[in-house]
Amino acid sequence: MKGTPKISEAEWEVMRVLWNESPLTANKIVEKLTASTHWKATTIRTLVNRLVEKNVLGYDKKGREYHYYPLVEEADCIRAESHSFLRRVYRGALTPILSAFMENEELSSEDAEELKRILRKKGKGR
Amino acid sequence: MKGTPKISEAEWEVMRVLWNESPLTANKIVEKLTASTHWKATTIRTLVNRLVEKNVLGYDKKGREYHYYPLVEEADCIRAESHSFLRRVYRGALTPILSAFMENEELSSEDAEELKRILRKKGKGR
DNA sequence: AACAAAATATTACATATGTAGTATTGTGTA
DNA sequence: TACACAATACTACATATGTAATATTTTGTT
Repeated sequence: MKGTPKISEAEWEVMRVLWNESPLTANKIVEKLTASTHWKATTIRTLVNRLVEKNVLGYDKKGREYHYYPLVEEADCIRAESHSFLRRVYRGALTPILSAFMENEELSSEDAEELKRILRKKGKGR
Repeated sequence: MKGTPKISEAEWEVMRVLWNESPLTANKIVEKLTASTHWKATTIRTLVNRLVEKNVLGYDKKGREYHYYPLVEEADCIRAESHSFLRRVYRGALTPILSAFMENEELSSEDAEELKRILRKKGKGR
């Protein structure tokens, strides 16, 4: 429930794999990330260790191996990041962010549905 | 036209005042920022200098003073930040970002209008 | 011309981050 | 039991960032 610590760009990459599947041994994490990035194994271990220091990852020691798992909810981190991002870049003004996103990203049918759902929920739908 | 350089959190604060009004003398910038932050004048000067090094701010020398002005468009920086943010946190999935924002932030009438406009423009409105 | 005041320039320093290399320890096997 | 291998732990180092102090250069004023 405490505010989530700052997770750096590279660390997000690590968290993403753990949120996707956990617990994972260090080796598994390394395996997955060497496939999707250009990082060396030691680099990935460093990132994992830093995340443990930040209390964002926990682990169980099973014999010689450590099994890592997230201590924070992905949704909480996303919320925190979004909030800080909004404050930093948009100062809370939603309109420009929507414009910026829409211009560059695809708007899937699901996204469109979500937008409409939001409008309805907020009572501003029509 | 080249990609905008990374602008740090504190630096965004500085850019915001310049985008809002420019050119401004260093003193004016300091004045505005000491009012809205807790930074010392020298701190602000450092940030301004770093932004100049990054080619994000330019200046005209008028006598003893420098008059600073942005070399990059606010909209471009917002777009770049948004994109990197999306990649990092959302991996391009729009739905969760919308949910996260909507749950925490206020949805003004203008924002609602913008949403509807987007939906129409994308041909998914109704 | 000399100095004080105002500007700018240089230097400082701790923490964060990206990116790794090296050292040490635990353990299954010969 | 000793060793090789695998796993973890410790060390390294450059750049970025937050936050500022101190030094130097201009220039208006006396």
